[in-house]
Amino acid sequence: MSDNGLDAVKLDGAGPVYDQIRRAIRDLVLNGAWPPGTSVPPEHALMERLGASRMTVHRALVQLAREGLITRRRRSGTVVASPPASHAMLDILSIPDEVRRLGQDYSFEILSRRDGKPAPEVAALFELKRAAPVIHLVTRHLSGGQPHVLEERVIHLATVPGAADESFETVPPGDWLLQHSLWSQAEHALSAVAAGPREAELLGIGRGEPCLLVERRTWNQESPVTAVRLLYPGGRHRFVGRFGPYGRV
Amino acid sequence: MSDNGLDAVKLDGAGPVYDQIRRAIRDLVLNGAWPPGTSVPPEHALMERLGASRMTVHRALVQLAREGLITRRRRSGTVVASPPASHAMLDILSIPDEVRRLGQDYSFEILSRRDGKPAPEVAALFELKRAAPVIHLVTRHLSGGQPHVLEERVIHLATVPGAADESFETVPPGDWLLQHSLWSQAEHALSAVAAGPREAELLGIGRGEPCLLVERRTWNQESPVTAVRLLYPGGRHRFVGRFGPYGRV
DNA sequence: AAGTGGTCTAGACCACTCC
DNA sequence: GAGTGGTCTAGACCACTTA
Repeated sequence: MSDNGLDAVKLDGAGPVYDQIRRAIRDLVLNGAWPPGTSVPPEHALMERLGASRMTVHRALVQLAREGLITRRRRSGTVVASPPASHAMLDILSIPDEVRRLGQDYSFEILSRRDGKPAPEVAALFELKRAAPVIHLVTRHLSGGQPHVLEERVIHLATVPGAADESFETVPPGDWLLQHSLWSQAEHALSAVAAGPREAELLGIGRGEPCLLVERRTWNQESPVTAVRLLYPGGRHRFVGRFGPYGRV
Repeated sequence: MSDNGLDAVKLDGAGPVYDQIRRAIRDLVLNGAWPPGTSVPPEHALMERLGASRMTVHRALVQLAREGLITRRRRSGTVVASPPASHAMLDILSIPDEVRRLGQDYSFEILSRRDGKPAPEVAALFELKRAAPVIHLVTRHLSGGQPHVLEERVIHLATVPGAADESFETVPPGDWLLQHSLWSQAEHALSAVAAGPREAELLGIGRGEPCLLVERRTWNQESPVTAVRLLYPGGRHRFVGRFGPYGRV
């Protein structure tokens, strides 16, 4: 067989060999050519194809394993890992998971949806270039029947065209995106804001009460994927993280 | 010379050799035996003392460098690194640095100080066992003459006895602690709260306005060092972080 | 039993940088 | 020039796991 995946590994000659190997495989994983579950060729096969010693190949694979992109087991070999659903303080990307982790029943409802060029106020809120078509969604998530968080989101149709055909009636948009799109970078911002009249009503709190606002934008290789504003009623929510002086523990 | 530090490196025979070396040196750094700036013996010296090959020693040192505990340079060698003052979203531990990074003048004032067993309401706020003696401090930090953040802190005198003799008039307590104590673990919690009457007055905002509350507790090997509550006037502050699906980028 | 990764060695050459 | 770390090789043995 010539299309077992080995041929896809190509070095670029830039920098140390182990790093060329690491980047070559990393790129195959991140751009979707090797989806989760794909077998990575064994070390000896990479050795032969790339003309490197086993230690050099090994070093690249160990580093990728430490970064979480692949998992390795003796005898059964190396496979591309599934991206972790959550990995740090603010990184619970699935609100259903977040709610169920608290031991509550989860439900959600789409409050509004509008496809196409965003209205000026939406474009301003998410710092969009006005021309790009998006889906603009407002969703309310419930925990044990009570309002949990209010979500306002834009999905960039140029990056995720398949979203146009999805109703988001059974799977909330954040979870649908996790399953149907790739992302390579995210940015979070956290702030405290007062609930506006409509927000207060939807969250079942008083006007002006403090809320935690989580803003998240994600990209896949320079292309914007989605941007979301999550408004949590204050007091009821805390974001917690632990680490040491040199990094996470 | 026999006390050049080499003798302090002791393996425990548990697990791979490279990991024994890594842990041995890590422990010397974390427990203060090798403070920042200390020279780490060169690879060939560790090879000879430990009876390991250079690759094995190298592997341990590379990993420590990646973890940020040491810095390595050709010719000049390996030295113990200074703990980074900031390394992620919520980890700006020095408020003067935080303010100066925004291009503003910094100043601060101690609003109150009480040494000894904490009052019941303070013990409750910080979840303290009532018996342990602490310093209880309230501080206001100013940015360009305007209130920036309100700080309420307890310092555990059993862990940091030297704090009793410090007036905190020239160096704010957080910065003094960074210089005069060690910590190995921290916990952060973030929430949105409404400003109380006294807090609003001290921050120069209206009562009930949303504020971002950052609560941080730090320990050094199981011993509590300090606990602090930082109240930032909402809207004016955002905490931002960037990362990829597999971790920080 | 055999295939896979995990570790380790002994040696080599190179790159950087301080003296 | 010399000391340091950075990379790489060729080979070895071991540990684990599946067939």
